[in-house]
Amino acid sequence: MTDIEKTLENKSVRPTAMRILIYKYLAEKDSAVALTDIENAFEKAERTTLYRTLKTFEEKGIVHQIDDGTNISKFALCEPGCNCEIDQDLHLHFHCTHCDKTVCLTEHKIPHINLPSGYIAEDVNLVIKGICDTCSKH
Amino acid sequence: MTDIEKTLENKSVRPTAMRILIYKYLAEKDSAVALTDIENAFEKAERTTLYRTLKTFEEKGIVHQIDDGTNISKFALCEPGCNCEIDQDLHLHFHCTHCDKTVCLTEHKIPHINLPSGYIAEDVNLVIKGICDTCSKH
DNA sequence: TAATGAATGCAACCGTAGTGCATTTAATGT
DNA sequence: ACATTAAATGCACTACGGTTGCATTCATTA
Ligand SMILES: [Mn+2]
Ligand SMILES: [Mn+2]
Ligand SMILES: [Zn+2]
Ligand SMILES: [Zn+2]
Repeated sequence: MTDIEKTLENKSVRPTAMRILIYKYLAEKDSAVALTDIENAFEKAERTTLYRTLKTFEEKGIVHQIDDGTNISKFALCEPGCNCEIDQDLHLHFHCTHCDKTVCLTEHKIPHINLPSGYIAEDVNLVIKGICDTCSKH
Repeated sequence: MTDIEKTLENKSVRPTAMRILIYKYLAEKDSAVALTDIENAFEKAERTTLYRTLKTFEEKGIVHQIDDGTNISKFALCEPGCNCEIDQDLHLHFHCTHCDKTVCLTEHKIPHINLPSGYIAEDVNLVIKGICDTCSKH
C-alpha cells in the first residue's frame, strides 16, 4: 500500500485507481488546478468522475476549493492540519494575471477583520491579484 | 435636468431612459444587485441592454463589480470619490448566507497585506461570508 | 459465489456570461 | 427641417463551467 493510498484511507476515501491518479496530479502541481486542467491531463477520464472526485476530496478535507475571482473553481491539496475553517487555516490566495496561475500562500494568514455589530463571520476569502514571483522576474 | 442625469453626464454616459431607471434602481437598493435582479425588476427590459449598461457604468466608474464568491457578479454604485483601484478604496464586502444579500462595507478598508518577495499586488478582494446584522436579529 | 453498495460512464440540463448583427434612437451639421 | 452619423437597443444565438439522473461496472463482504 502506497503513501497516497494510506492518505486516502485515513480520510475515509476509497483509493480507486482514478482517485490515486488525481491525488498524484494535485500533489505534483505547485499551483491550484481547475477541473478542466485535470480533464486535459487525463484524456481518457470522464469529466463527471473528476468532478465528483474533487467534491469527495473536498468533503473529506483532502483538498480545499479556491475562488480566485476567475469564476473557475480551483482546488489545492490541504496542508497537514489544514481544516479550512474560520480562525483556523485561512491563508490567502494569489492569482497571477500574467501566467493565470493561482497559488496558496499558506504562510500568510488572513488578518482578523473587525465587523460592524450584528455581523457574524463564518468564512473569509482574501485573494490578491497581480504578478507572481516567477512572472515578475521576466 | 435631474440629479441622476447630471451624474451620468458628468461621467460621460448618455442619460437614456433605461440608464436612468437602472441608476435609480441601484441607488434605492441597500445591497449589491445582480443582472438577474434588474432583469426581474424591469420585466420589459432586454437582458443585453441591462448587461451592457452595467458594463458601461463600470467602465465609467459609476458602479463597481463585486465578486462575492457566489459566481454571480454583483454591482453597486460607487461612493463619491471611489475609484476602485488598489490602495485607494478597497473596502471589503459581506455576503450573507441567510438572506443571500451582498453589501459593501465601505468604512472597512482592506488592511495592507505583506506578500513574499517577487509578488506584485495589483488588486485585492476580501469577502466575508456569514450572517448579516438584519438576519442575526431573528 | 451471490448480494450489496460505491464508483464510474454517459447523456443530458441549467444558468450566467458574452457576441454578432440588424434596427431604432438621438445628436449634429447643413 | 432634413440628412448624416454614431450610439443605444433588441433579438438570436453561442460558450462554458457546473450539475444531475440513471444505467452500468467494480469492489467489498456475507
Ligand atoms: Mn489554499
Ligand atoms: Mn463595494
Ligand atoms: Zn505568474
Ligand atoms: Zn442576511
